Amino acid sequence: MSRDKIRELFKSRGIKNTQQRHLIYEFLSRKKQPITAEEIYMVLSKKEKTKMNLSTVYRILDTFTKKGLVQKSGINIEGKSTYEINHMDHRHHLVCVKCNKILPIKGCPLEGYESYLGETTGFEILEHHLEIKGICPDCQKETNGKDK
Amino acid sequence: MSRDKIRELFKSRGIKNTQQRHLIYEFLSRKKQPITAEEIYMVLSKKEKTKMNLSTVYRILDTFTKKGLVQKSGINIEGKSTYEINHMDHRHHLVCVKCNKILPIKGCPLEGYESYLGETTGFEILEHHLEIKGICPDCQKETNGKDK
DNA sequence: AACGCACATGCAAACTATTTGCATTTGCGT
DNA sequence: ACGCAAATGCAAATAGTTTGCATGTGCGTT
Repeated sequence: MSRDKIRELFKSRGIKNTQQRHLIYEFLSRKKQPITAEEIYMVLSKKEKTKMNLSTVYRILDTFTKKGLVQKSGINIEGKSTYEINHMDHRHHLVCVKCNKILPIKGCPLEGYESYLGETTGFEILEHHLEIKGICPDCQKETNGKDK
Repeated sequence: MSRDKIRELFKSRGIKNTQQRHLIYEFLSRKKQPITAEEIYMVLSKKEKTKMNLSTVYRILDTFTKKGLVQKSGINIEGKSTYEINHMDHRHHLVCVKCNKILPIKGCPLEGYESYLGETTGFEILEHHLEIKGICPDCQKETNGKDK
């Protein structure tokens, strides 16, 4: 996403275009996987010349979340929350329990199910989070090699 | 679940049957909803004559989890983790975003999908967590009454 | 292009959920 | 009933996240 596109996006949502926000948004929009606030902080505070504080990262993620640009992913890595760009296309992930690798999944297995659920329970269904855990092909190989 | 059944269960898993563990297990097995460690602590340390410390609750939940008796539910309430009995029948919940009411859902919409996913990704699928959010019938009424 | 103000950030300290070390207590096999 | 390994209580430590406050920066206005 170009510099100007991000500017525009921010403006349209009433978000002041600070260096830190810009960098974080740019970084997140390139990431295919949910990521922790700390990782964002580590990468950006080192790589860029812009100053960047961990509490600012949290505050920015919070702002973005409230404005609908970002979402908490529901995947927690070692007790830390993870965040991702709010892909307008609804998305789920497959997480490797060994190496924490995260694979986005195409398509949602719950389409249709939500309306059924709404009808049977009387709830107004708003959203859902699905997290699937498994062992990725790489780690399957490793385990076999070591244990057996 | 009877006193003796719990004893047996503990024994079969190599878990010493202390008063605190017994109370927590009994309490959890009656609960239909995931619950936080703090709630367990509050209820049991007041209601029962048995001493009960919050850190003990955490330790016991951890033990139970490792032994497969309990699971972290994936639903976080105000930043706190929740736990529930490991119903051998796989189960999901519908959470009301207004009042935090939790409704267990019958049946799993992902049966079958897991094996499909395993085949297409090469992952060995282990488990999944699904959390569905919505507004319960009661809160729907309230909102309508107040706002309109 | 410079000005000024509201809003963002940096920094350090506060908070809160959870964990841990250690002395004491308790369950359970003998 | 005895004794030991394991569990608990208590208090202090951790770790993720939030917050108060002084300073700095974006951006609309002049």
